[in-house]
Amino acid sequence: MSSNTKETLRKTIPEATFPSQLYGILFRHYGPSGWWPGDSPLEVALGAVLTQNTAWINVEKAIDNIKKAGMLDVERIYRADPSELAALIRPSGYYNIKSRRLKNLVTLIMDRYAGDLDALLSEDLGDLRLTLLGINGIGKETADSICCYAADKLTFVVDAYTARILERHGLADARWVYDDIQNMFHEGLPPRIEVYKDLHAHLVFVGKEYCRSKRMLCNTCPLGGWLT
DNA sequence: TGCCAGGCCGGGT
DNA sequence: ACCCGGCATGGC
Repeated sequence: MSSNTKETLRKTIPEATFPSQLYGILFRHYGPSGWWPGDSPLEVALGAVLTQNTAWINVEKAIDNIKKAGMLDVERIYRADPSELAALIRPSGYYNIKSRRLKNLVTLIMDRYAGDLDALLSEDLGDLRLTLLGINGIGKETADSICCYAADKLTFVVDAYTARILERHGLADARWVYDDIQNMFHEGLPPRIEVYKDLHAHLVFVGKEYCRSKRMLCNTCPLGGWLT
């Protein structure tokens, strides 16, 4: 990617509007995403932690184990022995540290919301996000995933794929950090939860298929046209 | 076989 | 303010 191409893009695609153009292209290509995969807010929240740097296929196995053990419940996870929980989530990797992280989350729900996840999720976005970020093991992406997909709050989830795709297509600088990218989407997207949910999901689809770290197949990528 | 996955933390410069 | 090592299984 030459700097010349970047300059051309910056002139032709105003930064305040290209997130919505991006959304238009991807929605026409993929349609409604149906994300987040999961049947309940609790499942979404647990999945958000379990999928940290981990393929979703492995997270499914872990969640399945939790369900089969009858442990898909805030208080049961809270009461569970850490090593017992770790054994259930073993397929999702980092199982010891993730066992602690899940327990940190449910402990907050038990201690401050009497075990009522919905009470936590019905807080205002700002409060909810800060509360989640205060939990050891929950960073910005995990917190935003829970806010957006479990609580239906208007906050855009930025992940490694998002940053990589934007950079590869000359739409963001490699030096941009999480907040820079998130601000760009918050300023450029229509404030509708379905838009936020679908666009993040679609960027993950694109990332998985066309933008893995070592190679990029832009000839068939739905965003290919943006490069030429 | 080796690389990668929908990060995050803690310690060090 | 960055940079890095550690955490770990399963798929391609």
